[in-house]
Amino acid sequence: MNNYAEQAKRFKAFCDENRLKIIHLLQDGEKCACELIECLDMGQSTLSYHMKILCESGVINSRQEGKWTHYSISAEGSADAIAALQSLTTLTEPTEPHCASCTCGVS
Amino acid sequence: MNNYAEQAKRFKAFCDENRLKIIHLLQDGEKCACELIECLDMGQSTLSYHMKILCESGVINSRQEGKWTHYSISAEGSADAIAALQSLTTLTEPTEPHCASCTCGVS
DNA sequence: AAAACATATTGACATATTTCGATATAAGAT
DNA sequence: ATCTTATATCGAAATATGTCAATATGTTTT
Repeated sequence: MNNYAEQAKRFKAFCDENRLKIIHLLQDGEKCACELIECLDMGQSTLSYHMKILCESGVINSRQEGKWTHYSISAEGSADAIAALQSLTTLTEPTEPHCASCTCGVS
Repeated sequence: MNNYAEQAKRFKAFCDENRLKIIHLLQDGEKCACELIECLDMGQSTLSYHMKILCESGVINSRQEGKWTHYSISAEGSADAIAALQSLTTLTEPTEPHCASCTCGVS
């Protein structure tokens, strides 16, 4: 997986309506899956699917405690995502073309 | 479209590998579609499809000049996206449950 | 006006994502 | 040990997304 694909994976957390709802619910603090499911209009397996994507993106942390899985917003993962977004949308001084075979970038 | 769906649309810009490449190419500054296409491994209509999604997300601006469409990173749209990400991932003091019919949030 | 060019749109198809119900796993309760 | 509870995983189905080729639209050039 190249760098773009990795970055895309990180932002997958934010491009689905249900995952945004989940993140929003977690802004109150750590919650277990059974608490989340009560606030969401989806089945248990669907929530589990979304939590997997959220955890893989690095934005959400999970913590096992007995039979419960507790989820929370990862300060580090969030900071990384924000930093990535910032660096991606900041203009750079062009010094080299992005690809060798074309005239983009520096003329 | 509810607020979550709108937010999701904004972040759609960043969750596809090719769109990340396009944004990265535009970090050098404004480019027209024909310049972008030279650096990307996709057909013209596919690029047009991605540019539409990018423009709709607010992160990319387009400017028509004769037969060319020039694309550039929108400082405002980018700042909005970063602000949205920041607010979404910041913990809040819980004062009210997120939904009336469940016990999430405040006990 | 016709030709050439740049980009957008359309329709068809391939692939990926999301969802659900069923089942598996694993921990605590009886 | 068996039952209940919490979550994960699997397989199938529904939906959404991404891609291409063809065509449409609009602009400049001849």
